[in-house]
Amino acid sequence: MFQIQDHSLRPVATAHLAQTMSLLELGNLELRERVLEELSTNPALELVEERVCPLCQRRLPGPGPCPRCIQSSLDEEAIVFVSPRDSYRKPIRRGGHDEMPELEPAAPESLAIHVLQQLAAELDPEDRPLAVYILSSLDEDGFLQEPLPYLVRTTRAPMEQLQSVLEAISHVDPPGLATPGPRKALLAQLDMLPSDDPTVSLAKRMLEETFQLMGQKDYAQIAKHLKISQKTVRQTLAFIQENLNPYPARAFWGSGRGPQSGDPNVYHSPDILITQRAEDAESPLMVEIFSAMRGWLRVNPLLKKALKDQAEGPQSEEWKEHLERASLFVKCLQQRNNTMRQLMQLLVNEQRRFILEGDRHLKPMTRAELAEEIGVHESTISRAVSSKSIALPDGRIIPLAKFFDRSLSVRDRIKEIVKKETTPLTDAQIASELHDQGVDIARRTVAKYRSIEGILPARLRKREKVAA
DNA sequence: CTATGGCACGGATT
DNA sequence: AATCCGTGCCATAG
Repeated sequence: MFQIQDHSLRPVATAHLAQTMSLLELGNLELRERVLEELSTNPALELVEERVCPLCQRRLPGPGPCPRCIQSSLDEEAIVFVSPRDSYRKPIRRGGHDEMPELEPAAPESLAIHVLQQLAAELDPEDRPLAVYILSSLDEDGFLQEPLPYLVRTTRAPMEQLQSVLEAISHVDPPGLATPGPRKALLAQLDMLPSDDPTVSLAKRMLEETFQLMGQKDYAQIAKHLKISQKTVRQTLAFIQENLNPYPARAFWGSGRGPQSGDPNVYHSPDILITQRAEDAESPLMVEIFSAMRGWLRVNPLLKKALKDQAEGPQSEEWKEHLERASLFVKCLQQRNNTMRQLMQLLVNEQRRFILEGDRHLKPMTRAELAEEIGVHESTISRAVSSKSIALPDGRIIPLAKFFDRSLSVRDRIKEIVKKETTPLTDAQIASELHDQGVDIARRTVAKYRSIEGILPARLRKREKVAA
């Protein structure tokens, strides 16, 4: 009699609620684990790998929505759908492998794709497979650990060709990709900045000659070696820290800041991917919400039928429980997807300019407003938004919560003002400049934002300009 | 004396 | 209820 408590039917209603909530707040990876767990303990749950169009549910040969559906939604601002794929990041093998890793076209690494798209124009068609091979051998941080001679052997490509492809890869969007380590990655990123900038060339020298010391934060030694002041050393170091990324594959997280608790060692694969079908600014955005698994979950129809056929029997009770639980789980999953879809639809329509054109165009909005519009509790939105990341068309991966950052556009304006200034402006002057632009904030607040963005105070900026 | 950063308070948001 | 954010006041560095 006591065992019945375990799976008795009574708590179903509450369980439903509890599960819906707990699924919503999960990111892709956690959800995946959760689904796998459920799948392995519940025989009534079934994973269908059949490819169907996420919009019209018709069968398809490949992933993504079918051309017809895309065609018919072309005049919409955005096509939002839950994609029956897992997000792209797969565990990456370390260590030596002699054979070429198979190029799984069915499960594309979207980082690789992102890079290839940019490379398409400038790369010789015959170099393409080489690029693919290189991209698929990168480790989590985007480094190429295999030494060059090794690559020459496995690919049987001439050294120079290899080098030119590597060179090309390291200079497209996540800059510094496919370099052997942080030092080279940083150098590659510096290559892309104006070389006549004294800070840039100084940073280069620093990396080339005193990398070791930089790791130890031995400012005195660095200063001595390069024959510059310690202050300059600090400034250059700050510049590197603010503007460059030693781990290219970890790409842009937030504004590149955040050495705090938020475990910067994990490269988050996005939970949502936004792409644009054409370069054309008018063309609709494709918003792909990754479901945790490839394929779809459903209640096993065979088991359902079996239960109907023999309503009695020793197993029927157990089956019934399994079926209940399975259908509950599927419902929760659907609800999660549904909420995410609605959320993204609103978000994308509202913040289109932010997504395409950058931080300045973020319209301030609160979770509460969104919740109102969709008709859910605001805590629901909170949960849906937290711990999720989203990949923008330009390849940046940002936390979804950034959409609700009220000060982002102002901070961006400040960056712009400082960049354009001829003579260093004090915080008060910046504040009044902002006031002219229609943004009213206190002087003190300008200072806060400035420090968040890692911009030095006016007094110290002066030195830089003089040096320039 | 001025520009900036620290601390802390109140109000909004989660 | 807890947290985050903008701001005012004040000390301090330059």
